Amino acid sequence: MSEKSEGLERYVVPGLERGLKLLLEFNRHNAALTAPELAKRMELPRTTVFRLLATLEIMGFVTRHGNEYKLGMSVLRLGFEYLASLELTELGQPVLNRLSQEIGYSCNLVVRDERSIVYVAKVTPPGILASTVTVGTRLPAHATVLGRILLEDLSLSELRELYPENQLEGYSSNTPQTVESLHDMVQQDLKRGYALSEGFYESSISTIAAPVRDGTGKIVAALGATIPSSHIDDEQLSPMVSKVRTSAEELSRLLGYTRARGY
Amino acid sequence: MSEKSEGLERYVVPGLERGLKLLLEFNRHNAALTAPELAKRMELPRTTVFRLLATLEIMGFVTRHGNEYKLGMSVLRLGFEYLASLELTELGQPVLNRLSQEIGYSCNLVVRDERSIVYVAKVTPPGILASTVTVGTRLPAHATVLGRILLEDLSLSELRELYPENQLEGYSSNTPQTVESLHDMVQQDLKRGYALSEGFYESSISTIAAPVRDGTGKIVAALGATIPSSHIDDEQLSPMVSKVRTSAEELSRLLGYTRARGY
DNA sequence: ATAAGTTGTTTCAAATAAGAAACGACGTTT
DNA sequence: AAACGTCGTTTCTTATTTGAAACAACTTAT
Repeated sequence: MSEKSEGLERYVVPGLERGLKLLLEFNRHNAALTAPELAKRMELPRTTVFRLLATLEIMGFVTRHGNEYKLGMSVLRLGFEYLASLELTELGQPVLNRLSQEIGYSCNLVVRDERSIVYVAKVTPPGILASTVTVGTRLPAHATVLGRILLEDLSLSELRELYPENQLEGYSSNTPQTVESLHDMVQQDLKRGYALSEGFYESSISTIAAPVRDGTGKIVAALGATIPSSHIDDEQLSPMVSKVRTSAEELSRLLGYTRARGY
Repeated sequence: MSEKSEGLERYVVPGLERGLKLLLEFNRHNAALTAPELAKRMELPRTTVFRLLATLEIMGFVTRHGNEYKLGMSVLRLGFEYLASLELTELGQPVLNRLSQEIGYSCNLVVRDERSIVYVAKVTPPGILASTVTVGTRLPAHATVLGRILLEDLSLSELRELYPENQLEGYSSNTPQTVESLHDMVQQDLKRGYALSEGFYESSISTIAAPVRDGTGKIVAALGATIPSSHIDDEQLSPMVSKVRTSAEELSRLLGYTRARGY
């Protein structure tokens, strides 16, 4: 992904790159920003920011309230057309629905974007208190069970490339401290065929997750069930794990994956 | 909105404008596009499209598969940060949850973007078969009950500006044919304080909708309940209408609206 | 098989956008 | 009240980006 882009940098359109970076400055905690604030953050001349904002305002990607700017409605167009065009979400939704109904817990489908996992589909059965996670939510891949599933395809050196730092950011006592221990965990999950955690990212939530593969055999998503308790009874666990795995395999088949028979 | 932008056009950054328009070329039915295809659609030199795509690819807004381009995961960042930063969705979610639980049907919150309504929040109670509408879905404002609510603030001349054509696009036999008849319907809804339809956009679905106002008194959203049948019993209707209206008023109050007392 | 048409990429001169400087308005500080 | 700083906007020249032209690889048509 980074090698492919090499050489292309000679062709970047600065106006576009800056405009998009400007849009990305907005987030939950910076819902409204002023022009000078943006100029400082981006280390760009005021004039340039002024012009970028003018362009974005005309196109509806930002709206102006006094001298504050907020994200505009047009940004929604992009994200949702993306999701709608993902066959993964289309095919995954019914699978999630059925799984959720069978086990009675929330089920999610997540993909990986660099070091983050991104929720692309989610089903919450009635009665279950909806978690704060919604479609589009991002969480750190190395600190979540779903993320570990999505890292199974990476070799240790690829993993090192993705996490060049020595010490991984910790989120709980279970978070792996180093790339090596992360790799070990991931490889164990891979052998087992699923991942299980009791209070890995959030201590009061347990997750069962399994990989979803496409026609090329590559892991393209992780399918997971979220159980709102810190421990799962052994009696319940085993059938739930097999249901999650079956659902993930079913979705993989829908995506053209024909499971390896060579063992 | 269009007057405010006047004069700003002198400051547009072409690279940014074109890049964003390129991203908007992608949609449900054009999930994958090639460079020459994009050049033809946008009437731009091949070279320029090549450079825009290079920029977008490096930034993760498009991904390349062979010589086809698809939307990349980065576009999700924008849309969801937008939703997350909207106080409307934050405040609206619990209101929708309660309303949905009370009446037992799906409830939605929609905003208007020019001639479209956009779903920004949605709650489906368990057991109800989830409709195809999801957050981010767009429907034509003039042909939906929720849309009519969102047009209540517009005068006839503003409505004409938004719909310059003589004949409005029809979606069912109930769709207003002209701007005048649309205005009439909208004004009636306004007087009534809510809008009701049985099979307006989709014939097997009925909708009850009411306006949500912010601190300035402007209509910023429409709150609606979706009933999956073509007709609603009169006995059920009246309490349901008042519950929807109450919820919309509650959300309006949360947004700082103090209802007019002057009559 | 050959020619004509596509397409991805590169180069380079000419048109254009970017940023420094400046203006006017506003707010703050001394 | 005066001086200073900040901000939104405008102007203008320089530096940059753009798009025509060209190249190479490839596909399609004859």
